[in-house]
Amino acid sequence: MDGPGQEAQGGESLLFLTDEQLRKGIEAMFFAYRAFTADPDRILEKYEYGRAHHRALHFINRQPGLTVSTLLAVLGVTKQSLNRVLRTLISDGLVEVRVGKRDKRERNLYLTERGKELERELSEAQRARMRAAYRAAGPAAVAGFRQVLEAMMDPELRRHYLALRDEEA
Amino acid sequence: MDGPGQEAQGGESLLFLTDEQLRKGIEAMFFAYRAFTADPDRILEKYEYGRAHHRALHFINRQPGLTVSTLLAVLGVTKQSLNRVLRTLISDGLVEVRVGKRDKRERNLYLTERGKELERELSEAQRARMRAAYRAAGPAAVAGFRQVLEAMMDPELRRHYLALRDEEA
DNA sequence: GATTTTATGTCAGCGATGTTGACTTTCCAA
DNA sequence: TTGGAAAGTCAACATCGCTGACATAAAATC
Repeated sequence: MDGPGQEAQGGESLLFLTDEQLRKGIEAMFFAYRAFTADPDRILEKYEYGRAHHRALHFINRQPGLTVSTLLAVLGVTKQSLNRVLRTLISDGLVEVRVGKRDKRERNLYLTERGKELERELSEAQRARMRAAYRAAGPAAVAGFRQVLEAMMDPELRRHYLALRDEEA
Repeated sequence: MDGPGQEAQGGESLLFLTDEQLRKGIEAMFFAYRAFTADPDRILEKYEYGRAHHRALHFINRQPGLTVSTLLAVLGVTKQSLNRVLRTLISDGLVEVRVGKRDKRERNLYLTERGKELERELSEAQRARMRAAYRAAGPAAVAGFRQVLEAMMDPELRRHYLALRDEEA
């Protein structure tokens, strides 16, 4: 049922590091990521937004009050690129900007009610797919899934990922 | 070592389907995918190619002789979009086109030696990261990783994914 | 044999999202 | 008070998706 795997450490089963296995993993990432973004993309079209808007909404929702520069670091895009997106979200009333308390140069970002609504709609679609996949694969598989993805991240990105993780605890 | 998981079916451990868990999965996909494409992207820059070229090279390499329409289906883009990419790859001598044997309307695509070289360079970078992640996570995690990704795919994309899988066996 | 369908290629134009570079304003901190 | 950090903006550009329209060749069907 499980194929090879249990005897991991043994040294014998390094079969999972085959070029073929690695290529399968690469393709799995490609196809899965396409599916992963497909549902929100369909919703975004209705509102004339794009994937970049979704990402901004997601992280502002996750970390209300985060600064522009933090968001820049998390998203890994340039200030100019983010600003285009942020400007439309703000003027459409989905994102609210407040001047920083300690440091008045900083801008803290928050979702408005409307922003939260859209975020919920988008992420619910994405979560539905995730939930189905998780349920189909089971908890052990899910743990492995997360382990591999984490190991794949650049250390700096992993820091951001883990930061989000900890805040909720 | 394994956290919760073994008692999967029991009903108790549905904790892995929490909204929080799902959001973590979503973020893991986002950050990991960024890392996943970063290495090839750096290489592609040198040659003035983009991610789209990489994808075409990858699948032509995987299935030498595949037709344009198959490649279209696999990549999930429009003819016009693919053609732009394919045209440069052909005129740069990385891809070779042969008229179909049975059906002369079809064009079968192959990598030239130079095409294979670039494909190798790109995929080696990607495989190196994958290998490191696989090694760090271990075979059981890798199996779970693949299971979840497969479950996440759209059925039609999964067909393409599985087709590639079988050909090598 | 004439017609329709399929596979491919191409032109033109558009939109989203990334980039670099240059410059401004505001404000903290040394 | 001066230097640098945080943010915003303008301009220009590249990649890579898209739609729509049209052309050609070959297969398939009537």
